[in-house]
Amino acid sequence: MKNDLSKYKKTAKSVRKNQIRINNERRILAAAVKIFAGYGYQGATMRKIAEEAGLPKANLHYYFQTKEQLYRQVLDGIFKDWLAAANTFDECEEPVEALRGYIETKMDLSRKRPLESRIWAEEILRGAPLIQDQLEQTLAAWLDTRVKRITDWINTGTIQPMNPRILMYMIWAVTQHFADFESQIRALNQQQNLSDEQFAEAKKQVVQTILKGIGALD
Amino acid sequence: MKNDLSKYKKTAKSVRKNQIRINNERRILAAAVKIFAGYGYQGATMRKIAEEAGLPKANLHYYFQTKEQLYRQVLDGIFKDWLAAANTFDECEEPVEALRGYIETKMDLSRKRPLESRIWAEEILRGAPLIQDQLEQTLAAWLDTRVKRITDWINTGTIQPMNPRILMYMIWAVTQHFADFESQIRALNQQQNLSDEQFAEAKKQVVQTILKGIGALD
DNA sequence: ATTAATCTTGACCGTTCGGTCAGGTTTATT
DNA sequence: AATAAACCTGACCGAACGGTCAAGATTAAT
Repeated sequence: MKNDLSKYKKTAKSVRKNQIRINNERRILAAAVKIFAGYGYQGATMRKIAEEAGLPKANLHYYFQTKEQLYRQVLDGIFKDWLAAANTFDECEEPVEALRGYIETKMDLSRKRPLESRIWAEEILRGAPLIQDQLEQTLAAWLDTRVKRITDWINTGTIQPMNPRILMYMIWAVTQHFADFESQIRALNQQQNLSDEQFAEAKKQVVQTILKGIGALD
Repeated sequence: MKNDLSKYKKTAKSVRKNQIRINNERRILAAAVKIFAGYGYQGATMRKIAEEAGLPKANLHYYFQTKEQLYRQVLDGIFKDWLAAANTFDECEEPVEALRGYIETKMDLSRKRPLESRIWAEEILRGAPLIQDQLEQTLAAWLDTRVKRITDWINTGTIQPMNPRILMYMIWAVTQHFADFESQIRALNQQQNLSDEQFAEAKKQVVQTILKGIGALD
C-alpha cells in the first residue's frame, strides 16, 4: 500500500510537472526543426530558435543543456518517424504491394514533413557525425531484414534478379528528393511548389517506373 | 602595328601576373571546395580554408573579397560541370543510348567529384539562396530542351507516355544520391565506401531499372 | 636603377556565437 | 502558512567569426 501510494503521488507529481515541461519542450523542438531545416546545424543559432519559440534564450538552455543536445533530440524524432514509416514494407506479402506501399508512404512522409527530411539529409551530407552509430546498427539491421525479404522474392522468381540494397538506395533517393530538392523543383516549375495533383502524378510515376523497372509489373 | 604590339605586351603581362594569381586562386578554390563540402557554408570558416590552402587568411581576402564571393565562384564552377555533363544527353538520337549515356555520365561525375555534388546539394537544401536565378533561367531552359526531346520520343512511340520532368527528377535524385548520401551508404556497407566493382554494379542496375521502368527496354 | 604595380601578412576590430549564473517568480508539497 | 522544488530570465563571458589595414616584400615595366 505504501508503495502504491508513493508511486501514485510521484506519478501525479511528474504528470503535472510534465505539463509545463512537456509543453515547453514541444515548443522548443518545433522551433528547432524549423530553424535547423532552414539554416543547417551551424547556421542555426540558439537566438533564432528562441525567437521562433517565443522564449528567452536562457530558457532553452534550461530544458536542453546545449545546442548539440537539442539537435540530437530533433534527429532522434526524425529517425523514429523514418523507421515507423517503414512498417508498411512488412505488412504486405506480395512484392508489388509491399514496395508500392513503402514508396508511397515514404513519399507522403517527405511531402508532409519536408523540414525533417532536409535536416536528415544535411546530417548525412556532413558525414553523419552524430548519428553514425544509429546508421551502423539500427538502420543496418533494418535494411538487412528487408534485403532478406527481397532476396526471397528473387529466389521464388517473383521479381527479377538484382541487388536489393541498390534497389533500396534508389527508393530512398527518389522519395526524399522531392522534399530535399524542393527549391530546385520549384524553380523548374514556374516558381510554384508542386500542387497536390502534380505530386500525386509524381508519386504514381515513381511507383510505376521502379516496379516496372525491377520486373514486378507486366 | 602599335595596336598589335601593345596588345602583345598587355597579354604577356597578364599572362605572367596571372601565373601567380591563377595559381593562388586555384589553390584557394580547391581548399574552399573541401571545406565547404565538409562543413557547409556556415560551418566553413575562412580560417579553415586558409589553413587547408596553406596561406594566411588575409591573403584569401586579397583574391576573394568576401566569403560569399568565394562561395559563389565555387558554385559557378560546379554549375558549369553540371551542365557540361549534360551534353551526353544530346549526342545520341535513340532514347536508350541518350538516357544511358546521361545517367552513366552523371553517376561517374558524382563518383569522381562527390565534394562538389554535396556543396550543390546543400545549397539547394538551404533553398538555393544564391543560385535561384541560375536555376530559374539557365537550368530551366536546359530542362525545357530535354523535355521536348523526351516528348518527341513519346509521341513517336519509342518510349511509353509519362511526365518527362518527373523522369529527369528521378534521374537526378538517384545519380546524386551515391555522392550526397555516401556516409549513409558507407554505414550500411560494413563501414566501407562502395568499391569500384560495387559502384559499377550500382550504375548498371540504375540504368537498367530506369530504362526498363519507362518501357525503353524489352 | 628607379618606379610602379602587385602580392603578402601579422595585428587588430566590431559583432555574434554558445553557454553561464545569480536572483527572482511560480508551482507543488507538507 | 511555510518550505521546497521547479521554472524563468536579464546580464554577462570568453571564444571565434568575417573582415580590415598599414607596412613590407616581391615582381614587372621603364
